[in-house]
Amino acid sequence: MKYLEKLRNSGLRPTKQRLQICEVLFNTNKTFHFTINDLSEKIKKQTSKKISLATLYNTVHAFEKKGYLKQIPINSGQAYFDTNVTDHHHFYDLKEEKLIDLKNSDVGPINILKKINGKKIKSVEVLVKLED
Amino acid sequence: MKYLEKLRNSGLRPTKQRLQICEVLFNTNKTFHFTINDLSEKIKKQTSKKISLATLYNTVHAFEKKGYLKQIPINSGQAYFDTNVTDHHHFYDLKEEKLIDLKNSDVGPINILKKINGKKIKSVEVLVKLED
DNA sequence: TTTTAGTTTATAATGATTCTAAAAAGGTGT
DNA sequence: ACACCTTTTTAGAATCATTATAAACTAAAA
Repeated sequence: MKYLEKLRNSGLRPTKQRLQICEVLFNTNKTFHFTINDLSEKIKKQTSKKISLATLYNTVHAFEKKGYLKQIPINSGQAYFDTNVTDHHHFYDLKEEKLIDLKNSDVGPINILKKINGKKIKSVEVLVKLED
Repeated sequence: MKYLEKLRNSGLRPTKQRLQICEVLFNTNKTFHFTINDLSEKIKKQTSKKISLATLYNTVHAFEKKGYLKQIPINSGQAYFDTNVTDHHHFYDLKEEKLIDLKNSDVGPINILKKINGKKIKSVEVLVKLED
């Protein structure tokens, strides 16, 4: 069990459900974007068991807090998550309603010149909206 | 009525409600960020009349489509709008849950090197998350 | 003023997310 | 294996933002 230790080390009990979710999210060489509903469907297909929505919400938020997932800032009715937690950006295709990764090197260095007193920068995210 | 013509020229009938909303949104030299609920409260205070939520949603979306408002890409349970429709960016203070404008010149030029076939760039928006 | 199409409204419906409280399961010590 | 305690899961209810509905209203045109 390759995720068992990862979970334990994070202080998260390696439950059946969490291990299954890890398989679906991380046992692939491609990263991807998903909503909670997408994840629910994916799990229904890939494994034959069902995991309750409440658990999916709990787990995704727990993984996000641990840095295993990132939420993507976008205006959509639902929350989008990314299994790619490296520093990068996104295209958003308005017509297809689809997100596309943008490597940091495809954007170039971004230098924030303004400083806010007593606050430090946690992240800098670029969203590039696309139209036809 | 300074907004009457603006609305007419946009193909929007200058109704009592829309004119009131214009007053609250645009009759100030400061731009600001708001949610539909914020706007509802502001209207209740500034004018003594109430406008139904449905109308606020309709009107804000109509104004957005006409380019009089912009929606800000952020992960929050509710939609945030900006009366500043010029090209600019945002800080998001995670603790205070508050948005702060970032002038384009405070970020410097952003050059998107990757191109997507058949799509053109509609907007480039930067969100800088702040923590203590 | 009559007509027409666009607008407002209360309310219902929807959809995503969070809450709740009870049952189940993981981990530890015996 | 067993008992104990704590965390986790779960179905279902509750909440919150947003959209849909359909009837009443109103601006503008004929």
